[in-house]
Amino acid sequence: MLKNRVKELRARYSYTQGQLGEKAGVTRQTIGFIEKGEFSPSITLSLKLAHILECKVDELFWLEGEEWK
Amino acid sequence: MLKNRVKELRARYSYTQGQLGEKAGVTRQTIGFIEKGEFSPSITLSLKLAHILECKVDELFWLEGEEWK
DNA sequence: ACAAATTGTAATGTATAGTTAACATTAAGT
DNA sequence: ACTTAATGTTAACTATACATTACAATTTGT
Repeated sequence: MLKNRVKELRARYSYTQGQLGEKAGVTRQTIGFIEKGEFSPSITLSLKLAHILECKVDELFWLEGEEWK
Repeated sequence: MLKNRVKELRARYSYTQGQLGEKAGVTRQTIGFIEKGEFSPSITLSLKLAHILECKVDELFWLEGEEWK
């Protein structure tokens, strides 16, 4: 189960979904889907988001639960 | 430009592509493609690989060049 | 209360991640 | 030299990330 802190960190910078998407090169809907956990972005997009939000990928995304181990 | 250290870390554990793929729940070809940089895996798969190879995602994958910033 | 900005959500389309199978090539062991 | 395990590579297929458009719902400012 993939979890993330995108919405929380985005709020810290007062970025709208549209602004964050623009910086990362994706649409606002893509940011919305990620925040809702509706899909698992590529590592490339994840690295860009972590860079923009000034954190490590591991702090932005993590797996929860035991099934995946 | 996405770069990675999968092949190097896989060698450290003496895993074959097949063994690493099995642990991560993907095929050996998928591991082969990732090592060659032929595609950008999902964050979910990246997190699994980092867990198996006992490192941070940021140490396993990174972006090189200036274009993406 | 009103208007504007932001976000939620759904449909449809495209690009690409990832699978499977098959065969060629290389490396390692005997 | 021979055999086997591991890897490289290609093609065809499926699943899903992400784009685009449109409109509804919610939030925010005045």
